[in-house]
Amino acid sequence: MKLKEFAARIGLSQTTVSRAMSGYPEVKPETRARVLEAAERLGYRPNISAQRLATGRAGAIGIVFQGGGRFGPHSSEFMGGLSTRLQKDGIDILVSTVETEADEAAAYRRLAASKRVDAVVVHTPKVADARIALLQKLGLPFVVHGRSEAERPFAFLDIDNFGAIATATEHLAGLGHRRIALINGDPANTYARDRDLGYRTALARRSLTADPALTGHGEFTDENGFRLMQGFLALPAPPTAVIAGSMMSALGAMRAIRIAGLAVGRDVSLIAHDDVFPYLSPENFVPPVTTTQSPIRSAGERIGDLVLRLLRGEAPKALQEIWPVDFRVRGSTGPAPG
Amino acid sequence: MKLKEFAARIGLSQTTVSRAMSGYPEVKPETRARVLEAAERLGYRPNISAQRLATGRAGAIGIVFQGGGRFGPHSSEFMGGLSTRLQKDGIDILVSTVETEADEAAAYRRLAASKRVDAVVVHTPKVADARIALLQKLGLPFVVHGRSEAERPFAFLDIDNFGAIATATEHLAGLGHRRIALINGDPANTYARDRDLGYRTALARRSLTADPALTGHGEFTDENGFRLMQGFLALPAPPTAVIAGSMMSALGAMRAIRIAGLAVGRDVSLIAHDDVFPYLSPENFVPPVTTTQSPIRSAGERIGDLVLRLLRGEAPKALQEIWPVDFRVRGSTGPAPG
DNA sequence: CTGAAAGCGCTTACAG
DNA sequence: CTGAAAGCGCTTACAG
Repeated sequence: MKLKEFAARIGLSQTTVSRAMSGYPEVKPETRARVLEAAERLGYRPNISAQRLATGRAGAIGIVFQGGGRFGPHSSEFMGGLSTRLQKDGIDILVSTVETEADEAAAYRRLAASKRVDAVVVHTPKVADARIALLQKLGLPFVVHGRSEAERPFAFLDIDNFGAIATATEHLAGLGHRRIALINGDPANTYARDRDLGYRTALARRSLTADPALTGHGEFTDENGFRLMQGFLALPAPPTAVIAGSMMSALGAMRAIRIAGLAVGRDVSLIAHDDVFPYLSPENFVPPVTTTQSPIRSAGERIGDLVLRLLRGEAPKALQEIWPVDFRVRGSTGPAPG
Repeated sequence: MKLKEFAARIGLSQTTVSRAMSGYPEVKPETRARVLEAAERLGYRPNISAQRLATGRAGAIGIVFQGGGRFGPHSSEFMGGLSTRLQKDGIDILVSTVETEADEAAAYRRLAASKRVDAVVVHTPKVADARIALLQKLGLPFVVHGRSEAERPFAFLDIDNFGAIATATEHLAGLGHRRIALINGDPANTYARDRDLGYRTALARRSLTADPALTGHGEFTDENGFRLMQGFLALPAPPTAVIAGSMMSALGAMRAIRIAGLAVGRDVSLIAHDDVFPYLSPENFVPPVTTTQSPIRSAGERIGDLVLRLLRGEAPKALQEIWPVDFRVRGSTGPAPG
């Protein structure tokens, strides 16, 4: 059913019906109630495409994933939160996948030119990220999940990666560990750079030197965790503690430790950063894993908020948040061995 | 830039420009080339909302996830495949999350009434699934990932869950195992019912009786795998083999086996169904895990194909596929002990 | 508080 | 092969 027919059916003009349904203030309360009741009863729903054309708003935001690789467990949790939040305001999420960085830039140009979305969410930013300048140039509003360095201020939400890893490192140093390994992500990404800085800063505070052989980089997969940890343990002076970038890499690292005939929490202490996956909980590991943790789902929800506020006209500068990270000590960490 | 301005700029009518850009056959090749070149050069892109209103097509398909729980690693991989495929045809994916079954039904009604999507993808169907009848009633085209029982034929893609678990069970029985446990999903879901049937059928073929105490149900999380396996091992007559429904539950099950002081592949054989997660590979486990495997990402891509064909008018009946499942023997399975 | 009518930016049946 | 014009189903400035 269309507006014209619906309006005729209930004896009102299209104008009044439209205003009543969109929640405009100038409609008499009884009229609005009558319209809403009738819409429900007769099953009238405005055509989204027509609404969008008339208002110039897309009613959707975009998010681009590069390669299949990036659409992993972190993305799912994040999307769950983002989607839950935006749903409440009737905003759709439009998911695109691309292969390369150039494809991603092209995707933003396309989204902007075709007015397909009102804003985009950018994730996994690099320290110097071309996407930010591009979006600012295109005039396509955006919120970044993570931080980056840019000329002009932009909206973002990030967790305190520096603080999280600094805390973990200091905790291990406090337990007497002097050789602490770090399984980190691609150092071009801001989060990995921040974690590295937190690690080095904490070591320095404790007068420990950072051995480059004790830092490994790569995607947070089980396999990388395993390989990197095996490498660390094969060193002439292996570490007595390791900080894993995610629960996935922790899984692999724990396996490597066990295969080497060592016990987690006794011979080698382990701390993992946990984004809080409902299907993989650090408490259920044996031993339970000490973590720095920050639910990525909540970050998704909050970024939904930030997007909505951005679209309502708030200045990007006012939409910047950094979340502290929880630290939970469990059985996987203990005093440095003899 | 709008069509009117763009058309004027290159000295053609809006009609011709529109036809040239949409690939209609009646435009002279040189004209089309000229239009496309100019669009590229001047940065003209048709406004999506206007196109949609004029054609009556949404240019998007919908997918609904119930609760955060269902948006796990399987969903991510599936979405990666689906999105990659639909992207090629310029079809957007609209993701919604809802809490309850009733909310999901409401979401479909909303999507249908507002013409927000041209079709939807339904996943994790139950044996008797109300969503199918609802979508057929609403006239909203859909493709199901999985199978279900319904009056009228519908488009679907499923893997051979029956065959996969029957093969795994027979393999274990062939190795002399007589007490084989199964970690399965919610039995209301078709895939879990099919796996259960495959398990029972294989046991019967080998003249083994199915002990209800050896079947467990629940979400495929690490934790559930752990708890269920611990329960099995605490039985008066514990199993010597287990089939885990996913790599996540296999993780937990393996831990429970180890904690009990038993060795995977020697004291207890383990087979996992693997949906092929890039960050968690069965070959990297210790011992490497024997699997029935079927990439859920490929299923996502293929379902994208089916959706496009459905929208082109092919009959749902012609769009039904069941994929065989690979079986890979690795170190986690061995002869039944003593 | 309500309505008649223009306009959003495309597509496409019809005419040539 | 190309074009003038109606129409897609809404919103909203303007008038009352």
